[in-house]
Amino acid sequence: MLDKKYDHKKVETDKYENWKSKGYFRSGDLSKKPFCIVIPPPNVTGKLHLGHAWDTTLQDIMIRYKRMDGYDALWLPGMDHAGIATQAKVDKKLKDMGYDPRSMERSVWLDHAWAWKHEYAANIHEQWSKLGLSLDYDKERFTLDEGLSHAVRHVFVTLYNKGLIYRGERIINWDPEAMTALSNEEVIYRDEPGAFYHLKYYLEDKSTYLEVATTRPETLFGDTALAVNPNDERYKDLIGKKVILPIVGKLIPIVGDLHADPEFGTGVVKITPAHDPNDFEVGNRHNLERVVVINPDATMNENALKYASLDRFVCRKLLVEDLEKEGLLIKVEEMIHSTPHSERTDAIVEPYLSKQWFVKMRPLADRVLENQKHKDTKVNFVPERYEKTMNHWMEITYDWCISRQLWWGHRIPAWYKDDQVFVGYESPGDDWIQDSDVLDTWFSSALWPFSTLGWPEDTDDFKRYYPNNVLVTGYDIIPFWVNRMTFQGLEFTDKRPFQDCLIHGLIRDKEGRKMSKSLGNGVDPMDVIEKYGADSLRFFLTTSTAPGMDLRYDEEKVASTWNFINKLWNASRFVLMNVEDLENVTIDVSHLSLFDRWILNKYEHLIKKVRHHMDLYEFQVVGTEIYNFVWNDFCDWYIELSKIDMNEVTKKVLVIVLEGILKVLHPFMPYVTEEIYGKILGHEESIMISSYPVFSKEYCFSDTSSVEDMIELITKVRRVKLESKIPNDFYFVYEDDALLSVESVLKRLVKIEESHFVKKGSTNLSHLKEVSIVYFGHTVSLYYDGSMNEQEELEKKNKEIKRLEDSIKRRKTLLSNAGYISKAPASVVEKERQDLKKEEHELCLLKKDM
RNA sequence: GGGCGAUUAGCUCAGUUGGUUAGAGCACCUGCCUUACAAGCAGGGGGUCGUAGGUUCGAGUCCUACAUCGCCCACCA
Repeated sequence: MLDKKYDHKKVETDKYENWKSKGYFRSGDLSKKPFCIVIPPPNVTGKLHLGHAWDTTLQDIMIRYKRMDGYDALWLPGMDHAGIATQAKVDKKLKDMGYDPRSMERSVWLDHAWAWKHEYAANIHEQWSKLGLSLDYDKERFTLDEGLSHAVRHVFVTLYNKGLIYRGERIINWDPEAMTALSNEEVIYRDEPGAFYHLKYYLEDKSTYLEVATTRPETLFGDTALAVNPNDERYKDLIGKKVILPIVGKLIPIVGDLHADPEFGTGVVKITPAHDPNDFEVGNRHNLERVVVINPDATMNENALKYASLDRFVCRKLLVEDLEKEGLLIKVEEMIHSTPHSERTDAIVEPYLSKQWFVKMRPLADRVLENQKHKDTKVNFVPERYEKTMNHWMEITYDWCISRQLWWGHRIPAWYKDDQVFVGYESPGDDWIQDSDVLDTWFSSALWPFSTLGWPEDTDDFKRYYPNNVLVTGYDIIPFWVNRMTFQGLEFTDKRPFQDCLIHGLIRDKEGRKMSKSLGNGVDPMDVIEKYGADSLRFFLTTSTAPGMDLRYDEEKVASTWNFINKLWNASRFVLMNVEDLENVTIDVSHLSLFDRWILNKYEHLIKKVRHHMDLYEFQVVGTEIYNFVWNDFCDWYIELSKIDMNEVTKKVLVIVLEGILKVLHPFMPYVTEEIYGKILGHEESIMISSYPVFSKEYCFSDTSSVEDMIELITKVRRVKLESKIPNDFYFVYEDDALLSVESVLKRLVKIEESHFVKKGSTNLSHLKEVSIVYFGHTVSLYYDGSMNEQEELEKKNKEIKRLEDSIKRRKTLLSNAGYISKAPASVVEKERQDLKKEEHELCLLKKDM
């Protein structure tokens, strides 16, 4: 027997360990059809947040659904080493301990990093288990595993040999705090106050000067030219002449280049090829020298003369002061400008000339664009609009800087000796020196859907579970991850990495703000689980929003979900305490009562709808459907009806429907459904390995509409009772004998006293007040002893008459519309005719009564 | 500058290929401790679906323009 109240803590204790030890999470039954999802590997940097809980619960729902539905479901767990992020955390920890991480031996540092990894991986495992995720731990992977590292080397070497990976000196995004190169995706632009500094660059003969506006005066030490537009009448005669670089005093040429926009600023641009990507291109066109003036740690180097070793912003301040003293500063124009920040460290990113490894993106991206044109082999985004996000990225993408000046990651498989470069799996010899850099974290994550399955070996798992069926992630991860998995998958396996890509939004706080550490508005899923249970959290997260939309975390909704579970709990309690004597649940359809048929019919249609929307990833709809069925149909009506005649057939129906409810809810709320299911007769095994309900025509009945009519009548009577303040000892007077068949139901559900259910005319009630209720073809009346506000009753009646008349008029107009009759579906028109008929009848009875 | 999304009840959100009286949760009002559940039961009020046009027999849903908010991308000397 169940306790009186649902206790999520009690229910959620021990179940996970039991499932795990019984091996229910394991995949590999070759007799079944495979279904595979790989988890987006969380970073081993910290705790999982609500976004992870959302993302993983969505996956668990699909996996549990498919597993119950007869699939060999593999949900592959794993974690990401998360290069920069983890290295930053480990460094901070070491610094707090008093070490200088960069002066440590690399191998010693790595020992610390691995210790960190083990600690945080344990945390994540703990959180996964609290969430109830049915992950196949036998197949767990880590991005730095030997197998995955092999895949990474294989991809690097292959792309290198194809000419799709190259090493070159380019302007890259440099994070001066993490002291590493970044890709474009890892740079976040933010509008911040800045200034336009207008400087004088005097011509060689000092006859006049050119006004140059710059936001970054400190880079002038790296200027190797000024550029003007060759079509700009103001300056075109100056092309070829020289100007004196302020402060430095050296002569630099004026070049004509279309990069200079006559409409923008003064039309004159200083060219700093080593510190600006556009200037780099200009420099290439005009064979300009590249002068680096900033050190990797964002201090100025010796080219900045007396400003050498000053921080770049300190240098800027002093330099501007000096320029002003020398009369070279025209004005400082304050402005808001978009500043590049490192995604991880938030440091202001420095465009920096440096030698790095790159993936040549054009051919790889083109292949994706081509493949997305083919319906049967493309990645299907849900919602569809996110395909545009990927395709647009593929169209504009440029070469991917993949080398990182870090220690935590996959070492680049390139070795150098003098001027020679060797790229391969192993060192070519002792006198070769391996590149000290590692690869961008996303280089290994890009291989995740197949490297985790044993690729590049042609393993059984790879053959069986690839491409994955679906990948679930947030829209913010598309550029970093989804896009790269897609092009690497196509390039290396000739297939899409996954058939469907289900995209969800971001979790926000109740006010709609992004959850962040700085705002302190983050919510720890473990706290929510403590307070409401994982089942409540899971149901809330996955049924509160439509696919692709953001989700506001609202504790009240989690609480409301808890109430729903408590309702389910109590309904189950009711069923269980009534069916203890039941021996089996086999039923003879011919013995079913009208109400049994009604609920079974509703139940079957629920199953049909639920499966349909599960398959479309519309969990919000599934949640609403189940919620309404459980609370309204099953609890409010069927259970109440069952109390009137609790016979053996009804008991069986209660069990059948409850069991079905538990099964369709199980993917959403695994714990409580397991708890209740285990108490139902004959269930010794877990609900996890039971079979998902299948729509069956056997329990579909077309003759149950009279139950809906009865419900309508009962509701009307209840309303009138309340509105007219009718006392409990009223008489219920009927005209039509058909109501005798539901006498006991009416007596109980509208609380009619035993002898007060009477046929019209059989009892003299003329001393009492009367209120009549019209429904379908009949009139029923309530007689009662009490004061009645005649005026009020009349108004009510007139209001009802008015409502009916308006509605009838509307329907008549509609039905006399030829266009409507000929074009609307027949069933819609028929429904309209029926409703009209019903209303006309009711109106007639109402008027007759007056 | 380009693209995307949102705008529906007091709040947070649903609304399937257009079907004609727009739903839920929470909040609110009224009456109930009815033997599964008072974190409950029974009933109720509340929305001209951002604005203006258009297509259609019919528009919350499709088209055009605009407004407000938000996101992504690009540019930013």
